[in-house]
Amino acid sequence: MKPPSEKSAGRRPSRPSYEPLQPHEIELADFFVRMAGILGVPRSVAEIYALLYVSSGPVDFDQIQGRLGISKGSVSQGLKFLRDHEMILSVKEPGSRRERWQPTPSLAASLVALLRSQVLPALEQAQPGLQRVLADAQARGSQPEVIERLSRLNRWNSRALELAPLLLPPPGA
Amino acid sequence: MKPPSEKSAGRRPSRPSYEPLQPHEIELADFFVRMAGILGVPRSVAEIYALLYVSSGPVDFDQIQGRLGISKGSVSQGLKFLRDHEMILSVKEPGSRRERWQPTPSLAASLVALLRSQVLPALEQAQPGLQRVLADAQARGSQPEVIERLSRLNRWNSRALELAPLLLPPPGA
DNA sequence: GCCTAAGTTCAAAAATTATTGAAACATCAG
DNA sequence: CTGATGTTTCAATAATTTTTGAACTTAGGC
Repeated sequence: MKPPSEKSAGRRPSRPSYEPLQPHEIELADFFVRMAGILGVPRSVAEIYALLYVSSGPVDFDQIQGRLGISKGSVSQGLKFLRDHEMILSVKEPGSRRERWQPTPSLAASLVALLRSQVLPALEQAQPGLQRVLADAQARGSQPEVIERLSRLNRWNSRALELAPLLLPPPGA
Repeated sequence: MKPPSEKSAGRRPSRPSYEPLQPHEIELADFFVRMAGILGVPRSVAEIYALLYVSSGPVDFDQIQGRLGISKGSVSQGLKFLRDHEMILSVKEPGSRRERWQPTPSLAASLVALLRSQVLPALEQAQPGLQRVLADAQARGSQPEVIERLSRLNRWNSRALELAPLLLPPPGA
């Protein structure tokens, strides 16, 4: 038995009904959605980040769900993604189990981390394969032009892998 | 009338039957497919590029279709994409209408151009909106922290737009 | 100028990716 | 302990993106 709730008197409002995004918030969300799209990050994730970004204080799960009008599942998965990529931080208030979220201080750092997490694994796993492709081409006496291309690709790959750790240390900051 | 060709006698090989990709070619294609995936470029486009990249000479439409085992439509659209982003060049041979393709000399330049073409429009179209969002937040007296975030976002956006033309001149080289 | 090889277009089908929501799980306030 | 709150999981569905193929267009060789 849930209390009456909603406007006026009611005890605990079980579904407080949240305002949808305001025009200025939508504008920002659109921007993040577009940028995220370039990297293949889903809309809902970008929207969540945008909401945290324009909000004055930390925002909790239900507020996110309510204001964006998306499902619990999406909120949970979106927060997981943002957490995993260290783009948000949680602030726990004392007498509550509820978590409240806010963006990490540096969006730049977040973006670099995100890129790293996508590009690095590809570079790493490609390393041996690329070397093999080059060796192969040399062995079969391919055109010098092709050899040159493949060599360059290998050099880049190696350099990128060397440089990567400098861009941002892997887990800790 | 085409010469006999193909194994033994047969008349006109209307479909010459092309070899599927070799293991070393597949390896390279996988690499390109993965990298392209990060930027949301479809698999077939990455495969076409990879094929041109490992091939000794220019490759024609039918060879691409045959060796990759994809449809005419995909080849056409893929080549269009690569052409539009100046990632490939065509070499026309004299007595034939057929075009033959090869990668542009610099993969690096191609990548930069590709990125530009995705990011720049987003930055440009966002510019006025972002300014509005900031002005809005100031007008409504939002928390200094939020104002600060939005200001930084605006500054980045502007700087990126200023820097962009330096990275690579828009159309001509 | 024809006529056909070469390539493009685009609606429909297939493949992929994102979202939902109901059920399971975990945690902690009481 | 225990029960409700807060969150996660994941199979099913919805939305989006990619690919296909047949009809159409174009260009150039003859």
